[in-house]
Amino acid sequence: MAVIKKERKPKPDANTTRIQDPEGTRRNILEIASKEFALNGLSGARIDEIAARTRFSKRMIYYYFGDKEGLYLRALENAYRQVREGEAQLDIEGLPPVAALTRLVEFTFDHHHRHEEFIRMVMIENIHHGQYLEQSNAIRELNVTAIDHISRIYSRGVEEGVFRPGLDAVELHWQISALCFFNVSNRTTFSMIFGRDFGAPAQLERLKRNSVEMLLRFVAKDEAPAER
Amino acid sequence: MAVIKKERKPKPDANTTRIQDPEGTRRNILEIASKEFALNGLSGARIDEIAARTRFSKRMIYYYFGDKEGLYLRALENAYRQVREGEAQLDIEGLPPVAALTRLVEFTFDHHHRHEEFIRMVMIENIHHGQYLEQSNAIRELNVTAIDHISRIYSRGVEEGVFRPGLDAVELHWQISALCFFNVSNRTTFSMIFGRDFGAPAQLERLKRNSVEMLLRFVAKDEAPAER
DNA sequence: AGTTATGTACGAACTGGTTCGTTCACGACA
DNA sequence: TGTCGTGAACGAACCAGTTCGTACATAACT
Repeated sequence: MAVIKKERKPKPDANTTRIQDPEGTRRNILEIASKEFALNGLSGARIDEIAARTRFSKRMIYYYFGDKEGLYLRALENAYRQVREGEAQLDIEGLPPVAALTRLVEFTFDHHHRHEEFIRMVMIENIHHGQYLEQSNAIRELNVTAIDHISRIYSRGVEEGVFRPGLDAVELHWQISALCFFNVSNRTTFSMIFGRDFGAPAQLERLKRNSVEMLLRFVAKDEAPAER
Repeated sequence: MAVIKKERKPKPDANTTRIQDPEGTRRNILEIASKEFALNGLSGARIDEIAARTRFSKRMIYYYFGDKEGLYLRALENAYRQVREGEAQLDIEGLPPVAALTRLVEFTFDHHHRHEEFIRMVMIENIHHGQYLEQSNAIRELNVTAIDHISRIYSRGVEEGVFRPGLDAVELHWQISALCFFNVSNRTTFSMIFGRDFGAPAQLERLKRNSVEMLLRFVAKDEAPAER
């Protein structure tokens, strides 16, 4: 409803000595807030603490984000956007199906591992029953393309006769996600309970290789070892 | 400040038998607290809210559990204990390796599904970097036996020549856990993002079958479709 | 009687959100 | 070129509601 007629900024190019930098302010606040929310959860995070860590005052948080939940929602969207953008880095065009799937799983594994903050935000959001994800129409758009990769790889694999038909791309994505997500999300408790560092490089390599193998064997054309 | 006349509860009257039941009080409090913590997390849960839902007053919580974190710790231990006890139900003795593994995965899948509260507590605890699990020496003891099943099945499978050697029981357990845990922990966001109800019975059956197949194919003796 | 168990009222600290006023860049204009 | 009006950007202090934890009184049991 706010019709902007001011147009106070005459020259968008004039970034000579901008002392006032609303976009930068927003970014700085969001960056800090993302860390705090990922670390402490929605109710655990403290607005005063976030403010203290930014270069600005609490007033600015409310000025730009309205309230705590608004800030959290933006942090959530921010996390999804960052990760989805990172996924665009993956290039599997031209690779034969098996190599492509291998690379996809390895990439996903590493990618999740690099973005623990995102993993934590997703966990937190699940704790909240997706209450905030639901409010964000921005996030869903980002994700429709998430199964594109696996979908294309799988189709090609079936066409070429190396993958068995009848499988579902979304379910394959689900399986890859499960293996890669769990590795980050539950590493702490798993390591504690079994007295073994599941974050150690060598161990991670093993888990990654296992994940790749699981997927490859699952989609492979040859018969399953046991028919139920 | 309005001085409110103390309206003491009318005496319980002719209560012949035990009116004081410390163990029952503890149990009642712990039961309610477990639900609240699983629902709202440590910082999200409210002591007053927990007290209101019990048959007792907030005073009793502090009397029996010391403070909020003490109560949370007990709730966490309670969740682990309940689930581990449930796992003892599984009987795979005498089954051939493939059938045993099948049943183990199916059971784990269903068991996790039935104990969402436990799943949520584990998620919450991971958010806290296992800070409270660390304090509990009771929990670790419960879990050393958790890999016993998979370990025995796998050994037997290798001996009988149906499973390939060189795999690690703890890693197998890790893989089974990943698939089964994720199904509960991330169902909400996953369903939202892909616009598909991953909690629907038919869908669950598919996911369960996929999980079983993944494990069976992973341990199967036959060669992998792709050697890296 | 003395110990255990329980409820009620309350306080100190915390926390999300607001109020009010100041600073600063920028352009109009003398 | 210097001054001044204007609105966006921002900070310190404050407010009202919340929340953990406790003091005190009292009932029940041994």
